[in-house]
Amino acid sequence: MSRILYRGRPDAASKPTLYRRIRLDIERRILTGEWPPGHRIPSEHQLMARYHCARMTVNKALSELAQAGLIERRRRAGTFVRRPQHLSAVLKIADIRAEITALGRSYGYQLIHCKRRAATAADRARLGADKAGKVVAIACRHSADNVPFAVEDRLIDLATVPEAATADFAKEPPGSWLLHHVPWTEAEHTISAVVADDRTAEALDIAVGAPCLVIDRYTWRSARTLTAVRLHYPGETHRLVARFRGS
Amino acid sequence: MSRILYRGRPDAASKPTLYRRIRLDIERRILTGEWPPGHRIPSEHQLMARYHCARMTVNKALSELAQAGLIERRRRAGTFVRRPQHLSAVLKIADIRAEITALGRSYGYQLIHCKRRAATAADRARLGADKAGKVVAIACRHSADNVPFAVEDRLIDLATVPEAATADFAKEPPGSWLLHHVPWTEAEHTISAVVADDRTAEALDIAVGAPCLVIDRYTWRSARTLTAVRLHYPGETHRLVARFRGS
DNA sequence: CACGATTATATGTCTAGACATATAAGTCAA
DNA sequence: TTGACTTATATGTCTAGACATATAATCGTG
Repeated sequence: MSRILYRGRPDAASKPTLYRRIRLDIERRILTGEWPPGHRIPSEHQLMARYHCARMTVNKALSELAQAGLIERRRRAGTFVRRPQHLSAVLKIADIRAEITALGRSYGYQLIHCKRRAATAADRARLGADKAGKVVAIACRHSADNVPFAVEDRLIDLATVPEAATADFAKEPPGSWLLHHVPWTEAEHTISAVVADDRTAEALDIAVGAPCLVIDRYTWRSARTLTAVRLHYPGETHRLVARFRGS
Repeated sequence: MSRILYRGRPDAASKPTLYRRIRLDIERRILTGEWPPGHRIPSEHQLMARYHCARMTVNKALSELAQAGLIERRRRAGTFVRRPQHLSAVLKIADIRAEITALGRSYGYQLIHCKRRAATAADRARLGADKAGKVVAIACRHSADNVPFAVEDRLIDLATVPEAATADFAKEPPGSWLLHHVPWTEAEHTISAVVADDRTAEALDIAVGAPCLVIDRYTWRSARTLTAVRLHYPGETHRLVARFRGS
């Protein structure tokens, strides 16, 4: 058998599975505009005739396309190409340490302060907590190749994350610690722009009045806030990039 | 029949399908931490015994969880809980008109200028085009309840979007027009922060030196750039919000 | 012990059926 | 014409099998 000739690039030799070929074929027609938004896709019975296969096979292809949001399926009515998503971007924001090391730069971390205290009214408002309780308040700085990269101002609710009381945030940045120790179910990012005040300017080593990108991130598990964090990035050098697939 | 009593809330009456119940059950165990990252999930055979169903049924549940990134499946080895995703956010950015009307505010649009011209060297660099060709350059302003919301500075490549030559951008904002007339396959957003220069400050009716959020968006179809747009938002009043599900 | 061959196992794909269910379209009566 | 009822149809879910395939584990050999 000559199959061994293809060692090392087996994928190039073996064609994709049938359901995958069906999926890619339909995907291609949609992306090239051959089947525009609103177009009715052949029914499962028509497709099983076209591809000479069982209904479950075309069903699997169509189910995946529906889950991916490319098509819409309605009983009795049929399957239709969805109109282009009102831009839906996938922003991949790893924790900052991972972000910096992924860029091949050396990661630096300085803890500015870390206090355990009873939640103030402002803390409760920020965490959306209704009862009194304890929190950990952290300020720290991340740097890449010894240049300030971002300053972080974080609050962790000890009622929902009691393990945070014993974590050593002098050694490990709180974002990385949380990501690896605490499961979360929901999060929210808010991105805005401000000009640097003097504390931020000093920590980031930029001029007072220079633009900063601000990311506020709230993380929940089952409707209970785990942590609230505000990150300041120097706006002229830092960029948030999101690349994504249509449509 | 008493079924009519449930009219209006039929979903509360009918329990989810079996594969969905299996999926939700496993999802719950993962999210609550009962099955932590790295935990090996029972094999399909064990699950079909537990839920008294065919293998295809548990396979459908597990396939969806794998597609959603919650679990990882390896042949012969088994199925494992993935460690929490390095945050993956879904930023929903509709076109600005849709964004404003979705907020229940009145949308206003002013075309500042719209020129059809041969691409300059700067235009070609911005579009990543290697050949000379024509472009449409547009500047316009979006407002919500008669308050400036964003200024837009856009370039459309007429070589890839020839229809843009005849569109009337005095009536319809170019973002909306493109979204509804031109299919795209890939896009990229870059978010940064700057301080307002005098032209931007005047258009947004803010002070020179005030912070602005800048979004650069490039849109492609099959590696050919369709359009490049830069949006300036007033940074103190505008926020980009992304809410998403873990993990 | 190291390394190559074999085997067992869990997932991956696929089939040819079945019944369920939502709903567009057609039918018929008030 | 309108509203209520019926019907046809496309999708939704499920079964009990089948063979394919990647690979962890085992076994055998030098």
